[in-house]
Amino acid sequence: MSDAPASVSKDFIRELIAADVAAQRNEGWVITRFPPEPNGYLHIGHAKSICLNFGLALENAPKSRCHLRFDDTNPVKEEVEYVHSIQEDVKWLGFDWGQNLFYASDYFEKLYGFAVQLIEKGLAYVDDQTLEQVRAHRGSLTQPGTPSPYRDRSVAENKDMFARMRAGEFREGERILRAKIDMASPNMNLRDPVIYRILHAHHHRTGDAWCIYPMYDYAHPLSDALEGITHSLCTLEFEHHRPLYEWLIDNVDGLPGKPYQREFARLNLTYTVMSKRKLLEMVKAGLVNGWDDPRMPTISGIRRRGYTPASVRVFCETIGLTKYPSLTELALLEHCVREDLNKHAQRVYGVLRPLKVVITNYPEGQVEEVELVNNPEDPEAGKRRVPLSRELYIERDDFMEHPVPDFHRLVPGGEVRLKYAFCIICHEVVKDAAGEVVELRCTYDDATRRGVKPVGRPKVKGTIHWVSAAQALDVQVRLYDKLFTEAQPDEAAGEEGSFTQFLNPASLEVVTAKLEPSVASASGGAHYQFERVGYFYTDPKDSRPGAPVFNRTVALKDGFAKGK
RNA sequence: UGCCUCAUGGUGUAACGGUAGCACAGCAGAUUCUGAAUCUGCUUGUCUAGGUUCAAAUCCUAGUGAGGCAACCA
Repeated sequence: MSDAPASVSKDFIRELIAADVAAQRNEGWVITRFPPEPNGYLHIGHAKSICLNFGLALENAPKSRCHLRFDDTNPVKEEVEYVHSIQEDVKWLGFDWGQNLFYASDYFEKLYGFAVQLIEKGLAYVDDQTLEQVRAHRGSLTQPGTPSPYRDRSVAENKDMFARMRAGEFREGERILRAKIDMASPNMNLRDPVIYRILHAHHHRTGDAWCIYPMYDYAHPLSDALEGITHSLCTLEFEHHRPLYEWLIDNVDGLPGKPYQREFARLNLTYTVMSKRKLLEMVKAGLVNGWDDPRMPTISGIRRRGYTPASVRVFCETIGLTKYPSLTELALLEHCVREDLNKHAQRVYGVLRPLKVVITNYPEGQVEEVELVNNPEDPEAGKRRVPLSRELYIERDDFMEHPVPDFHRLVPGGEVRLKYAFCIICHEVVKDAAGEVVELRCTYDDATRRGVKPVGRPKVKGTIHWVSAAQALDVQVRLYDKLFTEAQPDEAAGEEGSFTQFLNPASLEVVTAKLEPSVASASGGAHYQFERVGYFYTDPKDSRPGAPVFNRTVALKDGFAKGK
């Protein structure tokens, strides 16, 4: 089984797990979990966690599994819409939780029992203080807290009070259950943390069965233990919750498992904001067209943009896993899609900003078919036929009346190759009254067909794509670009500003492009490369039979544009 | 003015006391019926100061810088 070269370097979590497996901790089982709260849509940062947790299960098979658990302990923020979208997104990424779908709310009764146990052990008490009083007693970062006057209530009174909390005798905020740990701890999380609060709210799964709900810090470690989780992986901001996690695992009796928590740095991406709160803000303000707007860093957004699951998985592997709060360049994500799509995307000719070309020596009314390669990276992809006639469209960018140095596409008097057709020479530039170039009159050279370079003539430097005017399809194409103009919108905004002031006004441009007729049959959800232009994805929502709508996933790298 | 964690090219990471490597980005060149892809080469790095050691990115001490922490959120 293990004859593979084990020399590949592991991140600190994988090393830890490998050591646990080697030491036969938990009989060598590795059981992880991805535990989102269903209070919003998943984003690319969650993908990192999903790939880690589910990846770990895959890597450590067969004694392994990864649970999908909804951390639904705060009914006022959670909605079923989100539990559906989260499942869809995890599946899309290519992961399978099998039978292991859980909800923290499944454990409410057990969690309540554990709380009673803590009360009986003298490790939890009901506090009657107001929120403000609790806050005041907690101390500060530099000053220790002071005990609540209710801290030394008798076990009997605590049990009675807690039962009455559950029975709904109190209003929200009137009572809380606290773990009795250490009001003087330098770790604020240990200053008698709240473990239950009263919420007269309807829960999306338990309905009105409960009016007290466990806090994350309480429910999470115990849920992990109940599910037999061995390794509970979360992001760095939970680092100082770890002592509380361990306190609960150590002080609650009857837990079937003994998980431990480790933390890693969350993903940060340039030109992106990653918090659910800010994404929600943009959705609500109508700054984007919903959670699945292709400019959003949500899984549903990047899916609609045309990113592939494989490219996201490769990205998540590539960024690594450390405790350093890094900032990854968006360019790396883009590289990952290009790499995937280059190998798999069907090539097609599409002109985003059309300029008419008339080939004056090509017979009027004649239409021929030219054979084009579907994907030079994949011979199996075969060929297709595309019409060619006297009137064509080429990209406006592929012509310059007054060329800059090193421009080797079409210029007045110059020659360029129409890919897979023949070479043309531009003889006349037709302009409208405003001086705008509206048409090029060219001649073609029959001796240059099939890529032939006639002997004794210099090689034509430029090769451009084209579409036959009469057969071209007018298609809506959405040109997406980065959502923000600043690499770090939050940093740039500072304390007083808002990240929204750095929204890129050019993040979406809609054009009517001229496409080769073969794409008429394209359905939603297909990947294409428009040759020399970029990768495009037929929008799954807005495409109609015979009328696809294309989203630009990412542009092709452009060495010429860069040099300018 | 506390506690915790972290610090390797522009960016992300590897090196587990013994040649600082890889990827992205950038820059050249080769190649190309996509200025893409591919191939080749190049530029750029161990936060600072001490110490331990034959040998330190790695261990120790101090400093500096960064991130996190005072919801009845997760």
